[in-house]
Amino acid sequence: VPELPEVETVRHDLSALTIGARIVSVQASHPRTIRRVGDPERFAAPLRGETFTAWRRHGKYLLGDLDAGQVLVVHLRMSGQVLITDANASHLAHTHVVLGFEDGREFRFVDPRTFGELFLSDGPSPAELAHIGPDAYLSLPSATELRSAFATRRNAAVKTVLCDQGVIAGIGNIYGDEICHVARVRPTRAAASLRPVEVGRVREAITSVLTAAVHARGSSLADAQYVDVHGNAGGFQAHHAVYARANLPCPRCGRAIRRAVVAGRSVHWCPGCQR
DNA sequence: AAGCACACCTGCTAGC
DNA sequence: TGCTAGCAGGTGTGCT
Repeated sequence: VPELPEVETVRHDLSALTIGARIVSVQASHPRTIRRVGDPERFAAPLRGETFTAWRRHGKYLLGDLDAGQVLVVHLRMSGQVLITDANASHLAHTHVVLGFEDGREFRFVDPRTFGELFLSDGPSPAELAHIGPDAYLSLPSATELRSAFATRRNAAVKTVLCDQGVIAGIGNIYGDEICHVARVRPTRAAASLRPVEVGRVREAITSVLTAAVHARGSSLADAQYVDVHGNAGGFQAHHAVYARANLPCPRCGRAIRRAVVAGRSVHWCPGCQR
């Protein structure tokens, strides 16, 4: 589910709600969710008694700074949700990690497909994230850097490069399609075929689409798998021009949106106004 | 050696 | 109504 705007919304709310909150209990009930750590006690012990001092984000990773210097790393993958609730609130199915705070509230990690994960890292820059590129929202590469990143990918599609977390971190299948639509570039085109002016449009579209989506608190699709820490849906799905809109009219030119599969993922574009 | 298919899971929906 | 095939926002691995 979640891409950069959804993870940023969760980060923002966790900052408002859990900075200064002291963890008094830790429950990790699904081995897959803490698979990098293995043993539940090895995950739980360093967290007990710690207090969150900040929440950061790198691409789709959430980073919770703890007062002893360790970092709780959270990735929601396809179906993960973070909820902040009272301890007596009823548990959703697939609640795999619960951190209980001193004040009676809980941080709950819910994840039906169990692709998501949590682990602890010693320093502020976890080694597990070393291969991730600069964040698309906080430190977008310059036009020159983007031009060379596109030019060196001989065969990959524009969409594939946009979604490559090693090039830019945070863009996924929804926003890759939406960015290409705003930039008037066909997502299926070879990345190396883009002219400099087109790379410039893509770069501007990355910023404008992500900014608008963050302001709308992310996208929630029909299955409502993405919700914020209160369980509320985002609003950016109402502004989608192409994603999951196959055969519907393009809001810019009216032509029917097309859908195809590239590298195993669905791609959507307008054949009328995207070249 | 970039780029692809595939694996990892559960749940929902569209279509028969 | 009830079954099932197909599909889903991500990413690490391993093959070509």
